[in-house]
Amino acid sequence: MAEKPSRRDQILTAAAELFARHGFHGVGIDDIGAAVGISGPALYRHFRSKDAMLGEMLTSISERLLDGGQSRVDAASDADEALRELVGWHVDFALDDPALITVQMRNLANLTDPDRRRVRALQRRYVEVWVETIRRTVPEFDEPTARAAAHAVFGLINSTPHSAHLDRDQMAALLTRMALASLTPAAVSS
Amino acid sequence: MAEKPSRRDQILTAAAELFARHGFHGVGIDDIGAAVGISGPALYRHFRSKDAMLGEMLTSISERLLDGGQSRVDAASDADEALRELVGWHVDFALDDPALITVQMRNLANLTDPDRRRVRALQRRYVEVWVETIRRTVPEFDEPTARAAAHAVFGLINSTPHSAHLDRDQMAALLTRMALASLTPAAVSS
DNA sequence: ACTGAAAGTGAACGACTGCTAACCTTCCGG
DNA sequence: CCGGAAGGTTAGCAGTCGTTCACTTTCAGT
Repeated sequence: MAEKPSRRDQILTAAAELFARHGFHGVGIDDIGAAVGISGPALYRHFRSKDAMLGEMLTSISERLLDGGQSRVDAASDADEALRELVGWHVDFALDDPALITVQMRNLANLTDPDRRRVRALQRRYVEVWVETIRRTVPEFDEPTARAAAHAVFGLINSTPHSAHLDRDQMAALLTRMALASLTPAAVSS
Repeated sequence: MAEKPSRRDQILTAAAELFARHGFHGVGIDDIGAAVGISGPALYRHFRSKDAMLGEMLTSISERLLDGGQSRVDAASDADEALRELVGWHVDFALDDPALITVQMRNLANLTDPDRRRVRALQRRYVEVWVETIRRTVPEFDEPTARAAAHAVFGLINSTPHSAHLDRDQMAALLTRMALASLTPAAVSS
């Protein structure tokens, strides 16, 4: 029995798709309405404002990312497994929700100040999970280097939306192997 | 004797910075003017429209990227060297012009149709240079896989603007090593 | 059957934005 | 010296966009 998605969720996923394709300011309230079969101002029965849609969207992505990452690391029995789990988790997320990943990468600047603070805090904690895991598997990285490496791996994995020519499994395998290889100690010592 | 940049170029670099930070639609014509010390409509003495600014900007980035990449590959004596040169070239570009790289990544959708076609064609040719080079160094990649790998490496290298906490040389070394490692055949064979 | 909340509609408003118009200043070549 | 191109200014127009308003439709619970 498939949970039928609430109208709120329909709107959110439609808006995510549009924001990913045209950018936040490139999408009108009427476009979003049209995408779910209602028109324009009806959206205000479900959201306080257009900004609130983006805010809720990015907050929930960041929470899901953090929670999933954290719990996979906690469940892992050693550092190498933790890193593999983390990579797999992020790869799955990026492949299953390319629109959300794209919006999160590109539209942080369009949030209101309070929303941005909230999202930034969540993202920082997610990065921190990565940084700690990376440093346990690659001890010669200092903290700033590990942080830069984490961002680089995000960039690698999040490239998915720009190259959808492989099928899901091949893409997942490719990205996972490339991500792990880029963090291999052998590659890292000059 | 430093070439003093023409007003056009001043405007273009200021606009690039603003577009990178706030997105194309998030920047007003008055903001761009203010950034170079003139105000608003004076820009129309130098550009036909706001769209034309973005168009010229992205076209010239794409041309520089393609020309530089192509000539480095041509000058290399074997495939491995070609790949190293390509990575170094892209890393340098991303580190020296983070705003331009950001705009190119995020604002393709905001171009007019003819401009987008032009830029897309240039980008495709640049990707093709990468694909050929990758396939010469990693023969077990078929063409779609090599293309996806190229995009992934772009994502990795272009992550620079999001993590500016390392100094230039360290960052260049890190990104170069990670990029090359991610394309190592050993990492790639399952 | 009736009521009231939930959800949707079209019209309209106010703010903003890209762009044009009309006008002024600077300054260099004959 | 002086005329005209190059570059700048402010005022304003037309269009768009987010939001609100007044009004209707849908429909579950008593």
